[in-house]
Amino acid sequence: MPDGEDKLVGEFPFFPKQERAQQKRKALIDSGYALFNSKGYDLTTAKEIASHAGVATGTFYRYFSDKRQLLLSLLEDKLENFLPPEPSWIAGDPETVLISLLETHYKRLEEVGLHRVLPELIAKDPELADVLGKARRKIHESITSGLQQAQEQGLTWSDMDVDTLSWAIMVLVENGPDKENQCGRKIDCKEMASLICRMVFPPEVLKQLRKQEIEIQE
Amino acid sequence: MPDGEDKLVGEFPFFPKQERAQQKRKALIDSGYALFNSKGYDLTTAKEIASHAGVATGTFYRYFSDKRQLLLSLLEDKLENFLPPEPSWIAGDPETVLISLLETHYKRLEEVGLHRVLPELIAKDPELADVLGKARRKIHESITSGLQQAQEQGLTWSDMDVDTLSWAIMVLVENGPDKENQCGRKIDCKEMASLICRMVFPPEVLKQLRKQEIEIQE
Amino acid sequence: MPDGEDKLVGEFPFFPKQERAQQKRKALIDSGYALFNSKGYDLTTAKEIASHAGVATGTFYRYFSDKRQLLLSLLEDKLENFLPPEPSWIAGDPETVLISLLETHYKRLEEVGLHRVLPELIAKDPELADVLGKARRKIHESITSGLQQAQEQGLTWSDMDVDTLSWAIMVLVENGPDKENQCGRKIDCKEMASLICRMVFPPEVLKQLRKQEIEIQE
Amino acid sequence: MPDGEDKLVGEFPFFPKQERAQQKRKALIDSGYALFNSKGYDLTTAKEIASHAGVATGTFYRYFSDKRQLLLSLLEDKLENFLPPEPSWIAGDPETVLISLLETHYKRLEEVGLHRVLPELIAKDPELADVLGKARRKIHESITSGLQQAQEQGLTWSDMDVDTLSWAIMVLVENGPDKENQCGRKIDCKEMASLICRMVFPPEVLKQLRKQEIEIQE
DNA sequence: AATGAATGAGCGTTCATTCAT
DNA sequence: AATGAATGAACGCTCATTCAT
Repeated sequence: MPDGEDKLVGEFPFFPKQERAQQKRKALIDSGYALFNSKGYDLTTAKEIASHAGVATGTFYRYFSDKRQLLLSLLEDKLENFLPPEPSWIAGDPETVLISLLETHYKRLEEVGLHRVLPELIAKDPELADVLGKARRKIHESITSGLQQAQEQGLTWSDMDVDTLSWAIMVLVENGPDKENQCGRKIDCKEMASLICRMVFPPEVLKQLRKQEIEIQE
Repeated sequence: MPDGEDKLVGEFPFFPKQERAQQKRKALIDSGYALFNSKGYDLTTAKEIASHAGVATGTFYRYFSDKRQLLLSLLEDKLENFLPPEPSWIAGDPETVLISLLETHYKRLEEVGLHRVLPELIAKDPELADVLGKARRKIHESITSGLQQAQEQGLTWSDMDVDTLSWAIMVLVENGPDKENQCGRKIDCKEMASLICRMVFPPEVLKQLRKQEIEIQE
Repeated sequence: MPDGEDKLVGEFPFFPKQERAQQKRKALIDSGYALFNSKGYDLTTAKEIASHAGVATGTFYRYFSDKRQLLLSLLEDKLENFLPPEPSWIAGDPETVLISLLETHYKRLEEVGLHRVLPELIAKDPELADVLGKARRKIHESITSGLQQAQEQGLTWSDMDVDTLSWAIMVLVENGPDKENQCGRKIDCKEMASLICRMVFPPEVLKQLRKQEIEIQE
Repeated sequence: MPDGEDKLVGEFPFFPKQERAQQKRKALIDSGYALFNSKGYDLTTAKEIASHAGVATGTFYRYFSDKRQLLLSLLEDKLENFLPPEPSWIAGDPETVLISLLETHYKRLEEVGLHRVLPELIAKDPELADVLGKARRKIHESITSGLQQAQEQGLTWSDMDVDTLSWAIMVLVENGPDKENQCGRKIDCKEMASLICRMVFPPEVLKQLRKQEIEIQE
């Protein structure tokens, strides 16, 4: 039987094998994501993930070499979401900019969710730790370069250490409002933004930048 | 007959029961500590700990009800070491004070070592997470009250939010130089102290405090 | 292409999944049965049962939640076989009736075999003891009511205590010829029947009933 | 140092080594007995028995080669108590004699208590089963010979099978009032005695024997 | 003789992974 | 390509027994 006839029969609705496979892969990733988040990595079994995805146990291993690999796939495309976005410091009132940046970031983090299992994993998967470390280093660099620009324009504290500062910003953002076991009070994005601004800009610069902002709006 | 000879005959090797038991317990704790640190909590089995300590599996269970209990014993007297010390803000140059405080803290942390497995544990042992959470909340409170005092004396930024600030200080200290997966550069205690001071004190106050310090020294 | 050829090619060896699973389950049950009988319940481990059945340890747990459950499956449909049948006292010569009843019962018991482990189990599984106890109570009741009928028809000893008697019959039957550790001689069904009859009927009634039997046959 | 001096010092209160050892042995046996009865043989550990007896674990193994041996010692001197006493059939009213015999027996059984763990043990200790079997056979013989004597004196049913009968008596007594999982009603010694008498003696003989009894009393 | 800490084989059970269908 | 039954190593833990003191 020629190919053509086959196609004519089955074409519409039509899923090429690749696509169907991609769908299954997607289902597995989604299930892994859901289960890792709700029960933790260790307590989730490959069998569970498969059955939650509506496929057989063995199928899991057609798409992923093992449980760990699924996790890595999971992180792959969501990795950047775990990390704070690169702020742009000089376009308008930095505080306002930061606030919206932070709010967006935390909303995404909450959506991604996976951040709750990461500590468990990093502790026992050095490779994963490495992957994450690299990503963080990239973010760190981008924050650093942003700060450097601002510093070159004379906007920041003159004696500021760019590296330390960008590390501090990163750490603060990463340990922001969502982290569990926090110290009672929920951290507020507005206060956080204000704090970060104080670390970067002297008060008079901040006032200046804020005024510009208003002028631009007008 | 001199003491020395006596010792040579009957005393050495001589360990009263209790002491021998304590030695074994110690060996197990040490092995647990070493293995938890090197392989992570999960990947360490009770059998391994026992054999690393040079005792049989069953012996492990004479001293500890299970792996978790050994861990708790491990943490028990070291818990406060994981947490940053309470800074005193107004006695002299805050930056100098902070630097020595931080250095001491990180030295202790490095000694304790266990901090590397904590994230993994917190993730899967809610009780432990709770214990740690409480301790952190206490530290948070003490930082807050210190800041409040300083604020009442007009030493700090007037528009500073004490809660947010003490949270930030805590987070920064906890994620300090030692944390793995850091962003390339090692964080320096001096820079960190300087950053924290900037978050708390306006530059002129800081200068003032520093001067007082010098005067006192003279 | 005729069916026959098709069969020869694809069907043998062919076992639908279900059937294969059932076979394995069967093999496990059989192995459990054999090992329980030969070594006793306690001394038989799940691992042994599995390897005796030619499957891996884990396979055992696919089919049974644990050793006890396998046992219960073993008993499930055989329970009634452990217990004596309800005799019918007035249809013909009671002795003949009893003999065949007893013989059937003991043959079945021997087939079931499991009765040899029951005492051990009852001793340590209160739930099972309860199940068995209930079944015995039912049998006891049915024997009692049969005796009562006979008594009402004036066939039995007039001063007979129905309860005690039915208990005695039950106990005798249960501890019949097959029981281990017996006192040397094997108990004979004929003699047993004769003894039970003597406990129930006065000699003259027995003679009468026997005569009727003959008349009916004629 | 001569023996004499030793004695003078230690003599009163004086326990020769043997006696002290015997005391410990006794304590262990008692503890084993108590614990076996309350928790069952399997669930009782050697350590428990030792500590219940107030001695060290190791001491247990000085007196008994293992747990099983303690059990056997336990049975040794109590064995005959598990088994029904040999009735004497011709001295007076057999029913009265039997009743008191049975009552004594069951009281003793209750005291011995151990009968509750026996089934568990017999199932998995063939040697023990053998020991018990032998004892039972002895009792069986003695009952048989008693019945034989009575039969020779023409006191019993003439067509009675002595073997079967003595087996029946034994079984009934052994499964008497105390057995667990019984059929609701408690069995009464009086009724039991009456039943046994009916199995042995024709009514008129029984009446006769009872009359003699009265005459003897007068 | 007595101690009780130490032993380690072995239990029941789980689950990542394989493989016959 | 998909299935899911089967695998078996490894886990945490117990306890009868040994042995150094």
